[in-house]
Amino acid sequence: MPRPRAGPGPPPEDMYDLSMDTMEAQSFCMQRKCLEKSSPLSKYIEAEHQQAGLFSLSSLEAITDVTVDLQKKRRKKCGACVPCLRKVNCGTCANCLNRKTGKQICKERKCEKLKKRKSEGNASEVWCAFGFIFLSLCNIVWKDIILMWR
DNA sequence: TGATACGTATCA
DNA sequence: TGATACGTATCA
Ligand SMILES: [Zn+2]
Ligand SMILES: [Zn+2]
Repeated sequence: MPRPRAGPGPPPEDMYDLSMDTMEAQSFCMQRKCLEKSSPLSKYIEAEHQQAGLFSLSSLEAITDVTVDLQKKRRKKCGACVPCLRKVNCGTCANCLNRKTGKQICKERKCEKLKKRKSEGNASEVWCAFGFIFLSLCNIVWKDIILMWR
């Protein structure tokens, strides 16, 4: 049994600035970052395992192909809405005037789809459930009112 | 809550 | 690589 070689040493202090409130939140944050395969933390762990002669996360992933990739994916503009079709910046909106530090697309060109928050908008099932509950309650109340007037 | 700043995903 | 601009922490 070969002895594992020494690792690359402790991770850099400033690898992550965890400025969240609770320990619980910090723990969750670390778990997430461990699962992001391109995060500095995952890269460090990968390097450590390789240098120590242990298994590689990449090969493990290649074999199992079940790694949950929590890498934050960016949404893309729809390319078809009015703002998307606009070709020139207005030059007068806050984003145009603050392009250097703001790093945002012109407000006149911001895709309608991307204006909505990611979780927002596709909750039709939830609203359907609320509607069902509401109508059920209305039905019960209505029956009670009918009974009272008998 | 909207405005702002900034890290960085994405693409050419 | 540099340019663009999405996502989000932070602030007021
Ligand atoms: Zn503009
Ligand atoms: Zn669009």
